[in-house]
Amino acid sequence: MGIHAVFGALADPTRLAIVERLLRTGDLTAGEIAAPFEISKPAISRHLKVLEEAGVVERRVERQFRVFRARPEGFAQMEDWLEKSREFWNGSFDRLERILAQEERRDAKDE
Amino acid sequence: MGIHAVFGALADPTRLAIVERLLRTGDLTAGEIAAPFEISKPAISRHLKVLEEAGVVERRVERQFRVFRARPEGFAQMEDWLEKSREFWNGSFDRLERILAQEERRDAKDE
DNA sequence: TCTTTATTTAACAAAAACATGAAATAAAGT
DNA sequence: ACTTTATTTCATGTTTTTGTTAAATAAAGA
Repeated sequence: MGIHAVFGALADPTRLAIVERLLRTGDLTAGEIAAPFEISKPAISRHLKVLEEAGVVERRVERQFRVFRARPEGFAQMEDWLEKSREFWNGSFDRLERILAQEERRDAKDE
Repeated sequence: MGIHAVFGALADPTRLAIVERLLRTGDLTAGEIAAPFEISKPAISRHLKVLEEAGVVERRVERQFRVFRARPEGFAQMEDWLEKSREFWNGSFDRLERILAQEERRDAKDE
């Protein structure tokens, strides 16, 4: 689904709070998730769908409940992206390319 | 500004691509950033503003150009959030709370 | 089977996000 | 001063997101 879907899922404060609670508390039913919020249950249901589609949480049916939990794979995607990004800060990549790109631009305009 | 603003900034595919390019290439002017995209310059300008407000990039004025670069502090926020989350997967926290919460729920409904 | 409990889907309104073209701003070059 | 180059702000339209209430679905209990 792509990393930007994961970011999109966590961009909403309500969804972020849901995920943080699932991380702390483990499995929770849709009803339990909805309870602390002021917004309606259908609204929460939609948020859960967005989180599920992004791969951040997973849903299973247990009796008459839908039980949700945070999903490691969704977080792994983010970890990977962040690690790839971190390489650039740490300099464990070919820095030459960056420097050349900057010089090139500067030369073109400066002379 | 909050972590969900960072997620929101990276949720848009255009913005994500801009950030990834800035990480690879280093400093780029607004015009250079806009060039590879099909969308208009005003649109890119807005995206850059969103990224800046989220703390993911920083802008400086250099001659007649606005030069942008990725900003480590913005990424640090995400690293922190992700590390906090990772604790729950790794189990280096008091797991008792989670188990109790689940048992409690199960007892209440199961009997 | 009728009701209750749990949750989702549907229909729709309001707000936010994203795009565009035109005009404004600002520094640099002539 | 006037023009060019670089970029942003403005006014505006479209699409997406987020929320609401009402109805649909589905399993469990009486």
